[in-house]
Amino acid sequence: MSTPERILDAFRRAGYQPTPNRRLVADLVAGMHEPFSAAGLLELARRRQPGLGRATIFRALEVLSSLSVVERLVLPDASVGYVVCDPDEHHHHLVCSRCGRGVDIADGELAGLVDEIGRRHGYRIQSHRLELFGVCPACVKSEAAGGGEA
Amino acid sequence: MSTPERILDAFRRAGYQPTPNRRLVADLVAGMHEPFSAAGLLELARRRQPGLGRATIFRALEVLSSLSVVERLVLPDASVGYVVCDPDEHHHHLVCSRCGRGVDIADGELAGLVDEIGRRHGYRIQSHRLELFGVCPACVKSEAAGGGEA
DNA sequence: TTTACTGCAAACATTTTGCAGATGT
DNA sequence: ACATCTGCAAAATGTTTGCAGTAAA
Repeated sequence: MSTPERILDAFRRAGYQPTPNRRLVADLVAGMHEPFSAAGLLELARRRQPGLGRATIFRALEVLSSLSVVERLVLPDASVGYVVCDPDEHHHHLVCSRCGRGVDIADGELAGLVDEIGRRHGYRIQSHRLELFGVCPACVKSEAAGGGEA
Repeated sequence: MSTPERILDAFRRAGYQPTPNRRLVADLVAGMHEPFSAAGLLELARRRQPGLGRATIFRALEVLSSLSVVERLVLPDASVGYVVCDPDEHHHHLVCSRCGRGVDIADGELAGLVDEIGRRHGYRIQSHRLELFGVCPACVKSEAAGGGEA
């Protein structure tokens, strides 16, 4: 999983120093279990480090994103959300549209399907992206019960 | 496919009037065979209708998008592109990363895969999105040849 | 001392909104 | 007359950049 140390290591391996700010970002990001926005992360960070700059967050997110530690995804309501993910293997995201929690989905059989689509159309496929949205088990249950949100 | 009339009809069916501007937009959009930006569409439209406003384009695109006549997709370089598509059936897009041309991909077997993922995780899946990027046959060929772009 | 990091404010690109006037019914 | 549509300019949003100061190597 994505412990803060792992994320900090990502910074290090990419040649960035493990500064207090990055430590803080790593810490917060590691604790995110649902998609978060740059603005939200900034607010959280400022609770612990009041003067922290907006740019610092964006720069950190940019680095983490290029390292696949986080992924930037466009939610169904067209807002953007960053999600933490495992940089080591190609995967996709399934996000709960009620509570926002998400799970990683292994690429699995999709790879074969993608290959075939490429073959069928003569395209040399370079990348693909699959995003799934739905209601998670917990929310399904609470809906069944009688339903207010999280 | 998406003839101008069909698009104009989409406007009509949604309760919007088939004004000259919308006619023009419908016309241009119908002729798009690769992803286009709002700005690009505006420029094209202004070639025929010099004073046409930016907002008109955005408003038209918003309507067409809500009607699934166009789809707004995020390209690998993080820019946004609108693509024309068939509003009648759920499908996905395969876009050439060299020339920009795209083809619609029927959902086909993906539906089954998505179902299974949902079942496996207990999610009630509501929607999914698959985007594919690669090099189209023509570009593959021209690369093989010796290669400058389109 | 040299390089990396940071906050700040300004710059940016993109999209949205409010409004007064034009247009169509 | 009435509602809809339009262009315009301003505002809002989300993100990036330049810069001068600070901290670290």
